[in-house]
Amino acid sequence: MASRREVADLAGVSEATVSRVLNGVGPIKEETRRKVLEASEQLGYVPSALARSFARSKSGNLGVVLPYVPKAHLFSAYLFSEMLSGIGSKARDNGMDLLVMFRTPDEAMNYTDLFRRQKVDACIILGARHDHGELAAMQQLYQEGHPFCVMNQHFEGESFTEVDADHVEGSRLAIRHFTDQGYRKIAFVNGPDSYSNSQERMEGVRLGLQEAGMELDPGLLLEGNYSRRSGIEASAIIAERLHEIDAVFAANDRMAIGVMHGLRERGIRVEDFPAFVGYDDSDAAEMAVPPLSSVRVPFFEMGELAVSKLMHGSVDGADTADTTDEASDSKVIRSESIRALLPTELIIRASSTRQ
Amino acid sequence: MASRREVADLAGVSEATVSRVLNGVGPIKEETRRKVLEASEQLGYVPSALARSFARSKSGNLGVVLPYVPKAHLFSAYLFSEMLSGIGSKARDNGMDLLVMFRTPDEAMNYTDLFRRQKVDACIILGARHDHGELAAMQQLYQEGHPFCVMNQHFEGESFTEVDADHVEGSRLAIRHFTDQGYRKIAFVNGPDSYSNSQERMEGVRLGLQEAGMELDPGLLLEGNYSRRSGIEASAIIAERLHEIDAVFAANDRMAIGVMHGLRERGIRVEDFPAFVGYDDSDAAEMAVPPLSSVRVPFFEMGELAVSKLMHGSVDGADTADTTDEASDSKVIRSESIRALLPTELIIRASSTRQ
DNA sequence: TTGTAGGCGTTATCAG
DNA sequence: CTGATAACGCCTACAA
Repeated sequence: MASRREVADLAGVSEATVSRVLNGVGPIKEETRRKVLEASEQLGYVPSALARSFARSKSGNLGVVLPYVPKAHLFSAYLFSEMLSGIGSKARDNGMDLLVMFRTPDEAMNYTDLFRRQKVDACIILGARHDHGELAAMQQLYQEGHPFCVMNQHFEGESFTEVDADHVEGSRLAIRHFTDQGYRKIAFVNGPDSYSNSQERMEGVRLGLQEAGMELDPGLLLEGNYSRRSGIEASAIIAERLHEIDAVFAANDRMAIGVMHGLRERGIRVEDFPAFVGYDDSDAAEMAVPPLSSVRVPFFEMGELAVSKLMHGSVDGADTADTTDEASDSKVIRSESIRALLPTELIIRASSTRQ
Repeated sequence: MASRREVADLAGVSEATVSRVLNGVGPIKEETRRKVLEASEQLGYVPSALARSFARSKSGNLGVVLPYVPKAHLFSAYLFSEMLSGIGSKARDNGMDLLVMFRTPDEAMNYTDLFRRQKVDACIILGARHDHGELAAMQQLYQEGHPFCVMNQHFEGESFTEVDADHVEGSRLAIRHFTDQGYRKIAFVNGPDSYSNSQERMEGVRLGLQEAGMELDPGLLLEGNYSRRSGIEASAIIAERLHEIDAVFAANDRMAIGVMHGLRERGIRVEDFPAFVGYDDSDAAEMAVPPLSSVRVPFFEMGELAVSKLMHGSVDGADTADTTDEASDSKVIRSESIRALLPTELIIRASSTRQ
């Protein structure tokens, strides 16, 4: 592994010039530039990102906090792999690397240390929920002025940078889809209240019903925890009151599928199923039987957008020249504000239409 | 943010001593130790991981290469999220951080530069396949002596460190499960040959059939690409020859579910389905209708094992004291060799048993 | 047991 | 336009 010294010698210039050429800073005579590039190429010189980071005191890493999932399957891996892909794609455009870590189940996460130890320059937090420790950690981040972005969760009263999807609208669309078809008795299987997403879905459901001149029947409001199992549990009640239920809206696909499973296990035939709409439009939705209508959430784009918001003005400058930020404004409802909401969309499949 | 200088001053010692205490190296008088810890605590000093890395010329990062997946859905996100979780869990135990990057679809990956630029100290490669560029990149890694581990893919004739599951056995079990029930006409929907996993499954199928005194009917061997869609395509042929097919073994769950979907679309009723066994035991398997029997692969454990193999002897020494390596030997078939195979297991559900 | 000092490979400032 | 030359914050012999 050639050193910068050797490159400098071979090119007949100083080490500083080698640096300048390789970093593309400062004015440089074209010939010098060529000589350096040649020498560098010939010797196979590769600058140390470590030393560079140290000198600039910038790690070049974008931290990504993922929920603790192994073997739990509370959430669809689909969701996070999509968001992670979007983040990775955009991060690469900005010359940043992804440092991913899993939230520890018990011990509280200390996000600020990530910055203080200089492991990351910015960070994106996925799968957060509104509990005390999490909130405190973020408030500290905010106070110390570290750039971070929360995805898929809203903290009321805080000024955190957030990227989310319009779940109120998504849920409203789902309900409207039901009421437009004349369904009146609609059950709603929501997730825990500690996720703002759940609250927003609830709000959307209210809106949708209200538009049809209806109100939410408290008896048809069930709470699961986004797991398939909780959907199965909810199915007990739904099966029991099957005659008075037209349709079921679940806050995610896993629960919707869980409910369907539960009904099947109770010997209820597909023909007698209520109409179903799930949420997330994960791959499980199209694999379901019958194929599950679902509210599509642009997870990938949300990931991209989160990175964009963090990178605003603090790009690496390395290989970021041709970065066109198309995605960050066109489809965005509110992007300039601290909280960006991307649109959701109802995907209609067989589960919600009388065949 | 307090500097080490301040800590040293407050504790009345030299900076070197502060370092020693915080790193737990060298003999240190208990009182000094206490004083330093107190001062450090009081000032809220946090050492820079960046500077430390630089000084040691070790990044402390474990690179993880993931396949390019966004929106493709060729593979189950389940699989990678499990492996990633396992890797993350073990990496944390060893005080290493995860640097994840996505393989670029077009341009060839240059793995060695990752090391040369000192972004990672070791790396794990997921979703590799046997193509020229990939192989060449790994050979270079190997020649330069960089520690890396390939997961879920075998490169014949190379001495790469590999972690995989016993797919020959897994497939044999699936076939035996069929033949034990008296099924004779078995269709096999395999994946592309460029994945060693596909070849191993094929071998297992051959073995299983042979043990039952049978041979593979070339007409019942179909090739998909691990996507649900390819399963749907395969279903055309299976539907056509339904009367002469008892059972279907698919190389992954997605294809199995795809085949089932295809049959349904053609109006074939579940009662008339052949028996099904899938592979991976992803969450899709238990969500399928009917619930899909599947070969379970210990992805999480494979991730853990991969890290263990890389860490052998080169641990960080920081918070790695209580690391007990239980997982790395007990259930392992061959661990000391460069290629480790973890056992697979057949999970039987309704899809493969006559109700 | 502890202090001193050199070094790690870049970046960036300041002359020239 | 280019060459010296301080930082950067920590680790680690080597001395004491």
